[in-house]
Amino acid sequence: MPQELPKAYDPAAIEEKWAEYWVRERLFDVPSSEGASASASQAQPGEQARFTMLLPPPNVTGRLHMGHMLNQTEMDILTRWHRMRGDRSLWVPGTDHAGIATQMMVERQLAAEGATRQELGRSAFVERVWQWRAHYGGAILDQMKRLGASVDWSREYFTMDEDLSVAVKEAFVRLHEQGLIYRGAYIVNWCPRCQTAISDLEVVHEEQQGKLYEIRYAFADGFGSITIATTRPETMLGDVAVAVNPSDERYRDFIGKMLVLPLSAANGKPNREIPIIADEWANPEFGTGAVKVTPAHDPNDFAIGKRHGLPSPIIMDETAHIALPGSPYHGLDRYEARVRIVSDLEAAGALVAVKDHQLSIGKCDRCKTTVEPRLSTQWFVAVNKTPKGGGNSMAANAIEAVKDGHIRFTPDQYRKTYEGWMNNIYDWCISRQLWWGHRIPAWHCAACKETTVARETPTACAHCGSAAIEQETDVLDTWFSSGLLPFTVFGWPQRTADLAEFYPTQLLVTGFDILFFWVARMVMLGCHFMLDEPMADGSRRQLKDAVPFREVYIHALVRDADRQKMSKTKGNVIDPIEIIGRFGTDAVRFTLASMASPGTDIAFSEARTEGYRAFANKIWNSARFVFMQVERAKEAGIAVDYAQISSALRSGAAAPLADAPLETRWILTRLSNTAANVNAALGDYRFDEAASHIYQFFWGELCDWYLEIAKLRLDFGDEADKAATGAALRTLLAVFEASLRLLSPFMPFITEEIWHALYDGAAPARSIALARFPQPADMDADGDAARNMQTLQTLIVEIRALRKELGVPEKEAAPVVVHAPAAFAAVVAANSGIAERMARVSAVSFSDAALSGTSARSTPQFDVAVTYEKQVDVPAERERLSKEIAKYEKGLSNSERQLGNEAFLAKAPANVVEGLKKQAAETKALLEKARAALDGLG
RNA sequence: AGGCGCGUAGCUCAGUUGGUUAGAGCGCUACCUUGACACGGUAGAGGUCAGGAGUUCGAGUCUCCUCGUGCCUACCA
Repeated sequence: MPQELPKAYDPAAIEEKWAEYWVRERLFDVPSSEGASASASQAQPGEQARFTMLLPPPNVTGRLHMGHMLNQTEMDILTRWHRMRGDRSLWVPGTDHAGIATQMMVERQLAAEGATRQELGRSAFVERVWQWRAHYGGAILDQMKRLGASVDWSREYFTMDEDLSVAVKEAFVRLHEQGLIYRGAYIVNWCPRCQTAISDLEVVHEEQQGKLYEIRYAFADGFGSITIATTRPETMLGDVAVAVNPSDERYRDFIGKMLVLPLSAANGKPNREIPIIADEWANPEFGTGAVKVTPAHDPNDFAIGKRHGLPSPIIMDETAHIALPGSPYHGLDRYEARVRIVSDLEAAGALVAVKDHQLSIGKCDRCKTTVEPRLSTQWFVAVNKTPKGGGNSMAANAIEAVKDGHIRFTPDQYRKTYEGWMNNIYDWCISRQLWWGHRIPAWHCAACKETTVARETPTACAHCGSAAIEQETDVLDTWFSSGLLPFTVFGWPQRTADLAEFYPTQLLVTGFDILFFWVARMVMLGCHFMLDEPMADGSRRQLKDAVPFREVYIHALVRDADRQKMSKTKGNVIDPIEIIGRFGTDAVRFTLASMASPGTDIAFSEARTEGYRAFANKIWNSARFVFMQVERAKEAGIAVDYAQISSALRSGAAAPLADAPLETRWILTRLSNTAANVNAALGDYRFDEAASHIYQFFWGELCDWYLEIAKLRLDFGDEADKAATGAALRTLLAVFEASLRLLSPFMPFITEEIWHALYDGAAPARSIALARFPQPADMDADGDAARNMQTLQTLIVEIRALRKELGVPEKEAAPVVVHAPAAFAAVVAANSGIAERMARVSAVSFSDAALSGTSARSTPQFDVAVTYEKQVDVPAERERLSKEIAKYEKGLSNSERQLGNEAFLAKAPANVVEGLKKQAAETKALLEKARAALDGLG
């Protein structure tokens, strides 16, 4: 006997229970085939499809936001769907150590205690971060459990885990050996607050209203001057030249002359002298056409400096304060220095003009501090360089992998974005001046100044043998380690069974915001390293199998209901856990799925979520109805064989489908079609379509029609036909159970609860998530029956509408007359009980003559009239008919115009012409009837 | 400065290769305490598909332009 469900659906009462159950029972773990005997692990070699996916690792510092929830809902739907289809489905979770973010978090904590990391020292600080992580680092994964994410928790990783750290070291050393990692002094984006270099991607650009300062530099010979233009006058302290375009007539004669650099006097020495040089970079159109050159603080100037062999004096320290001992500006912050320098220039009469100027400035993505381009020694990955041992550059492989279709993007437009970026990629600065992260495995020698890169901590310099070596203090960019995850999570550099089985992963689901940060880097690193790993059968790996994933699904941004980007400063952040608390996880999941149309941002709406909570409630109550029928059956002595439930989806020899009632044949057909539609939609990542098909089927067909008609069949009275009742109950249970399975990937909690209740402890699996996902072939379909049923539904709807028009009281049954072709008349006659119940009909009779008038309605398939005396509302009826006539006239004239067009008849496909002819004839008939009805009103 | 999207019912969005009278959910209106469900049922109202031009027998769908809007990329001092 199925359990009795509480009256109202209460998600809080069931969701936590199942979330814990799934984790506790380890239902979604996929054991490694490592060590398993070949015959056991490969009982059906190659037959079981695999579905492998990595969770984009959230930051350890993170809290779950709507973006995560969308991302994880989509991944979970897909994983559950694949799992239920019988695929070996592995979804690997983990967290990212998030270098800068985590370090900031712990520094803030220290600051609250009045301490700094410098006071603590490096190793104590790192220890402290580990403690922090142990305390707070699991928060986001705990929240994830609440979503029902069906990940393999036994494989949970952290990017700083020992084995992953070994892999990161290995990757670094190999790239270095291949000549693809180098160290050098270049201009990098420097964050003066974080005090570390950051990559180009970590700089966000902002348009700002600034000033363009025009400053006069006098010639050293005392005769004349040149005026330069700059947005950053404070950097003039580091000027080493002024550049003009060689083709610029105005300045051609000045090239080679020396200038006196104002304000550069220090320590009693006079102002420095700098040359005027010719360089194509100088744009005659911009400013004054003369540009000052500050190689240590501007990337373009750095390039000019290189071209002309100029020195690169650094004039600011790591915190963007002027660092020129002896200079009056020494120690000033860059902005204070600007104010002072501008006023001093003005006082000296060197400030020619200050103009408004729109400029875009780079800010640190993490802390929004204005980035300072800074010359410093950093480590880089040479992405466009051919490795020493031969082969393609990383970027070339990554471009080819996508171009050749080994990686497919959905939506496809992101392929272009990816290609555009990859084709213009620069070397990647991977060193960070942080303490939290993977420390670079390089040791600098105090004796010979050389650097030793090694897997194991060396005791002596590899170049001179000196023991005076010290490890590089920099750590690696967090994205360097996360870029390796698709293979390191499976044990690389070891050649494990997991790596052989699960690499490449099938799919990556992520947001476009980390397309370059992460997706592109995974492709580069994956292709690069995995090309060197042989296939499981020992053969050489090709690019198509070296890619980290075969498909990338990029989802949209979740915005608030007003389409605003959620942000803490705006205060419009929606907390998924709070929303879940109010509506239930299933409802929120379904909302996100139903709004997840590729390429379109999601304006998350609570109203919509309310609607899907109502849907969950509908599901819940339909279950209560079904269970109630089982209860009644039991009391009537009709047994239900739970082991045989799904067999009722197909006709057997004992019960041919042709003998089944119309609604049974119809609902099985609809279920089959819905299964086909949902499978197809999920295959195309159309979560919205899949959700909509399910919603429409469950509510609009199963609940609104099938359950209502079932009430008619489930007669447990003494006189009832027990066999027919039993059959009806079996079909009801079968269809309902299959519908739960169809819903399960979308609403795992409520379906799990009801499914177990339905089987009352005798469920055929430990979870509905391990049951089979409905396939179209699982149930018999009968197209003719479905069409007949649909016409019957139309008949019922027309009768209901007529009843309203005629003012038949809700409770009162009325007789109807039907005029229809014999075939459909027979269907109506055979199923008059359905019409009687669904449309409150007292009796159905048939007429050979067409029906029209105010109490009749016509469709192309039938006419129907309700026999009722009451006066109709003549004006209202006239209005309705007039509208209808206008619609038909418009439609008919359109059709006739087209049918009169010879070009149309000649060029349009036959089925279209035929369809239009049929439609025109039908419309004409309906128009005549409507006109007759209007005339009948008088 | 380049590149990519978007603009369809009051709101949020579908609308696959151009083909018959453009759909859904929510909201709205009227009626209904029918023994699963008022988080419900039934019936309805609501759209010149941003605007303009073009291609075509036929355009929400393809092309161009305009307007509005969002995003990404870029070293112009």
